[in-house]
Amino acid sequence: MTIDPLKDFPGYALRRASVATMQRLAGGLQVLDLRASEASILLVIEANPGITQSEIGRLLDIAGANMAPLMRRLHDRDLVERNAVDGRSQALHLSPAGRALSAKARRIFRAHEDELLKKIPPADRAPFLKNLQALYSDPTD
Amino acid sequence: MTIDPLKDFPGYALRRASVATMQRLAGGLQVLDLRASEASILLVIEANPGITQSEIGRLLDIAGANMAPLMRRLHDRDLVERNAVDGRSQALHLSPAGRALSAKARRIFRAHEDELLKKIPPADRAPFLKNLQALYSDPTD
DNA sequence: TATTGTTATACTCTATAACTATA
DNA sequence: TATAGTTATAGAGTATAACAATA
Repeated sequence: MTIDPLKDFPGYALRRASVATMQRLAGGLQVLDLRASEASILLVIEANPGITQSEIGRLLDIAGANMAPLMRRLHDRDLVERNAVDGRSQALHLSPAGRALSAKARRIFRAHEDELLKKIPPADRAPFLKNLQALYSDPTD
Repeated sequence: MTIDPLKDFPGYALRRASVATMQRLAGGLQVLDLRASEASILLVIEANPGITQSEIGRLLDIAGANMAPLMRRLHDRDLVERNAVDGRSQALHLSPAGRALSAKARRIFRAHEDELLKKIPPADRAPFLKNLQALYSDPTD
């Protein structure tokens, strides 16, 4: 039998779980022609009308250089409207089409999270989430 | 204040935690000029002398097409020896240099996992690992 | 000086298709 | 027919450097 020397490493399990989970989410979002990052941005704009691109980047930990092509794609599809607030920042809002698509994306997110939670015993769910959050929000990570 | 509509999604927390953790591991392995995938392969070969490339791929969930360049790099650096067992499979073993590097990589893995575990309350650690494993080994994921 | 937004570029991981050779 | 290994290629996320315009 093959020995897996990584099996009991939580970091390894974390990565495997993340990849498997993201693949499932990407598959669900495919019918909307949205990537997970794009769908996330739509939800963030909907929850924060008038937010700027750089604020989204800080919230989702996406570098400015990588936000630009993502936002351009959403703008080119007329999902997001940009209104200049000063010479360099733009207030972002969802267009009607963006709101419709965001609602569909949110349903896919919800179904996806429900699927995921089915595999975690109810008593473990709250600490599981809290521990994951600690792993990425702790600055000493 | 900015609202984060994704904050309580475990799938989102899983991804953020995985990315943050992998970046830290990659930084640690940099001094060995190893990527996380390459270091993992070294540990697997060490634990399973004579294993084949396709068996490693199945264990780590790396597609054959992606194993080829990884193995070539390890072989080019004289870390891994390949001995034909039949016309298409090769038994893999670590070279002395490969064993030395693998030992160093394992110490970096260990230190990295210890850092990670520091952020998880001791009582949560076993279920945390088990739940992560369930997320990627469950075929219905 | 610092920030916003952009372009260009490169690396890594993942994925598919197509192929050779062997079992 | 199925498997092992390879090549080529493409999509996606992440990273740095450099830049223009603005605060």
